[in-house]
Amino acid sequence: MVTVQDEMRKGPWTEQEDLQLVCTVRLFGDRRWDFVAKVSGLNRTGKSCRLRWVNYLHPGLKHGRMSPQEEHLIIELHARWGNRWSRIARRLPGRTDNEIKNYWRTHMRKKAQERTTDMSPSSSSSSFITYQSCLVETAPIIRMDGGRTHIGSTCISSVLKSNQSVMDGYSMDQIWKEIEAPAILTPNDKIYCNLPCPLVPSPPMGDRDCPEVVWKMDDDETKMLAPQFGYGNGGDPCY
DNA sequence: AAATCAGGCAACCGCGGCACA
DNA sequence: TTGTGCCGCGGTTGCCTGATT
Repeated sequence: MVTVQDEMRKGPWTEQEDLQLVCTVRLFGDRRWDFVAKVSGLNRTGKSCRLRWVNYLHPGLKHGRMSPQEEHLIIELHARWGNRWSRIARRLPGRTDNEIKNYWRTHMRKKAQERTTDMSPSSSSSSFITYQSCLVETAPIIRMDGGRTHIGSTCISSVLKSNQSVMDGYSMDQIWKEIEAPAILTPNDKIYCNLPCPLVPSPPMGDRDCPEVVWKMDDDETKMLAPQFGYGNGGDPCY
């Protein structure tokens, strides 16, 4: 007998899987990952789905090189909090803990080593900034601009029904468009789903039914704002 | 042009904490 | 109050790609 565990896929995600996950998250929200994993038809664990969403598919993520400001902030916050990557990430909208962690390990440690070997110990931390100033700074690509492309409910339902052929031929660009579609960027950096969801009977999710993103910008890192917006009314528009 | 090496990044794993029955 | 399941975090691994020899 083959258990569910045995069938679970691992490794790199395909574009088709990404699209399935995006559609499912937009239907059911980004909280109950076990449920999302099951409903999506992906042979992935909830954990894996969450990781993919949080680190790659999330609409508010920036993709690109760290800006000097971000680097400076990372240095500062790491000095203050150490390896509390998720905490640091909350201060850098659009950056994930994983991204910051990787960045620190590759760039900063290397530079720190270089500094200890070929620079005088009297150098202040500002030398970190001088190093990065020679990097080519590209404008951060924020994949969330309030664009209003469409994703029809037919798309979602067919995706969930057939799980595959619909997505054949989808490019990453199209997937990004799908992600961006329902996002409305408010002046407060809060992103609301404007899909009339749920389109299918709601699971017992408790807290909410719709995906939403709120990048935390204030000083209190201990609270996410999301649960404060009254989701989970069952069929209400998500705003 | 081919082989090797190093860096960067995506993904997995294990653990702790929290929520709920 | 306790047990169970899920989520989130930090650490680690492995693959891919570009640089170097």
